[in-house]
Amino acid sequence: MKTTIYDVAEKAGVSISTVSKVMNDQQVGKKSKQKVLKVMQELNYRPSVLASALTGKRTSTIGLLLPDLANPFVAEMARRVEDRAHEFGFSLVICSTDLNPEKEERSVSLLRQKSVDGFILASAFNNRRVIADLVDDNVPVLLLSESHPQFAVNSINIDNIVGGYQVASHLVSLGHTRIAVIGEDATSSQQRINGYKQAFQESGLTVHEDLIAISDSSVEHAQRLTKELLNHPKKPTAIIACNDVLAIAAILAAREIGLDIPKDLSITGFDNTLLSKSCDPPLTTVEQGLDKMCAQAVDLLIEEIEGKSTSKQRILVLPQLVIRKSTAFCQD
Amino acid sequence: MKTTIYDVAEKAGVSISTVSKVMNDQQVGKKSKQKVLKVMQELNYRPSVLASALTGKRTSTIGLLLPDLANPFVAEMARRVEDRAHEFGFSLVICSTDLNPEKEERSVSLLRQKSVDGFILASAFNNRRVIADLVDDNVPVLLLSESHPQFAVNSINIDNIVGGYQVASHLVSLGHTRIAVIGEDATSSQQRINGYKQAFQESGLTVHEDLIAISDSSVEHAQRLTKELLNHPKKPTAIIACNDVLAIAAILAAREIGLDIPKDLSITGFDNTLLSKSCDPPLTTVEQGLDKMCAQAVDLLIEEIEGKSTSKQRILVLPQLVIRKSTAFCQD
DNA sequence: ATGAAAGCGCTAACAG
DNA sequence: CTGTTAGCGCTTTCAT
Repeated sequence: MKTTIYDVAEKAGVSISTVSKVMNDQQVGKKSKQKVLKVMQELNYRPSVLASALTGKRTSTIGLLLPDLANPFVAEMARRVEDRAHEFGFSLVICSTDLNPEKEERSVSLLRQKSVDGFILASAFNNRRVIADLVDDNVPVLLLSESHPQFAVNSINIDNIVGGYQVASHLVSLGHTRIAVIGEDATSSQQRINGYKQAFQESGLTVHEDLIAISDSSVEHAQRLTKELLNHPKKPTAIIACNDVLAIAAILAAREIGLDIPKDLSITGFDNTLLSKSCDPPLTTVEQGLDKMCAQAVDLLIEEIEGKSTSKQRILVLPQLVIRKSTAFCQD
Repeated sequence: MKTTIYDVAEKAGVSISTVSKVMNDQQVGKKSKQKVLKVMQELNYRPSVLASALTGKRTSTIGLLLPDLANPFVAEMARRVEDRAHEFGFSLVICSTDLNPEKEERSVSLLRQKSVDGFILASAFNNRRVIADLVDDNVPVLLLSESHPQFAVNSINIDNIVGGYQVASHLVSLGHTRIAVIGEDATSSQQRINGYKQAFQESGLTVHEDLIAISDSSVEHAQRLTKELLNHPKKPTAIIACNDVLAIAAILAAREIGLDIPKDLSITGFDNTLLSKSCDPPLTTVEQGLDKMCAQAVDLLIEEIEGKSTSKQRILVLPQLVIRKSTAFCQD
């Protein structure tokens, strides 16, 4: 049998409430405290989080929902969130949603049954009704690298518009005018695309909507889309990918067609993952201050969970262009 | 207030035990059942997993311990484990341990307090005492891509020795005789190294222990070690990295020294991650049937959790060499 | 087929 | 400072 608070109490010759009090750092006589502590050691006692949570305490567990844990960028985020959460004694239940609204709903519902203390919706979360329910029910929620301005929830984000603007401007300054975009069905991609459009307009260039493609998250689909884009009558000389994984898919596709990068085609990524450094050629991409973002996210959420802060914040972090070898002057 | 079993019972005009019975698919009169089901809908009732677990039922949660979620290969595993677990209605609490025995212990201890139903120790887990405790206390444990033969636990693994043997043989067949190895402090690396030694012995080559380096998991350290290896008097013409991340670190380091890969130096990876396809040059590496491994792992663990199977298995999966562009004939 | 009641391990008044 | 007791929400005998 697992050892319970009763076992400890009995062996220490005190009542269970005394034991409970030493666990919760409440006023207890020195002698009793020593004794209890000692017995807890001896019995290798581990208080049940279940039982204590049932009485209204926290489970010290956060639900982390993200599109796909297998995506290296997402995994990097998860790891950083995890580290910070651990510092506060919280653990993470992680669910990949594949951007699928039903999965999103199921996961949240399941985690609520398991009484997680709060949620971090990271990178992209589509099902707004689910967010609305969470907000209605006063469940702490934080949006990380995702934004839904209609909800009054804590959120922390890079300025994707600026990021999209930065890559587009960079390409334009290299002489490119026919620039395709490949993104995902997510707010962040949408915003990056908006930044791109802004840059185009400022430079007096026309945006061609049919040079903008939206991929599901599979590498295969992205490659197919890339090939289609490259076969477009207004053959683009550059492709902006809305994340590094897409960029790499684009590189592979372009190479299959026999294109040299960056000579024949410039490609940019987004996120500055490990991938972008090690691929061939190394990617021009956009760096976000992931580390701080994730740490802040956890801090904010835990503050809300512990009721230490009642006001919500929306934090915007500015991104930074990292120029590597995948972009070059337009040869056209 | 959250709606409880009492609310449902009251509104349905039955007792809580009847409600409980319909939730657990026990014998209940048709009429009552219909009524209860309807009320549950109306009230949007979600039974508390905490409460039910407190009475001895499962939490339907698995603890997944791994060295580093930010490692793409590990993340890929996690994702596959997650998918399979979800199929059974289980969720995953994920903890990165950084191969640090104290973290390993803390994480396991924390998760036990949270009453996870079982553990998957994936990729590498060093603290044997922790495993021993788990086994002693009859907590379901499964070793995935890691082995500790001294424990009678379910495990599923690729045959690392064969994998190491395969890359080494490949390099030997290309004429290399001075082959360095860079691994991590993990069983899998150790076994891969053993395979390498075996291949050497069979070819009548001598193994030089000082050409074998063990890196902590940081990219920086791996790079430093690579440079040291390359400065060795018996300058190696090939490097076997025990995983793709290490291989990429080695590539970067070699390139800094001005070496061309694979002309001056052949490098092999291990795991066949996305990284290995997209890096420059694409890596010769070893593929494991990750998908099936992870699914089987979950199946096995859940069987044990549900007490459906009492016997333990040790499954070995055979790896497969994938030859790409990072290896070439020895020029020496 | 249904309900009353005990109990899972812990917390939180409330008394003493 | 310490112990008694009543729950938290659910499962499970055991009666009815």
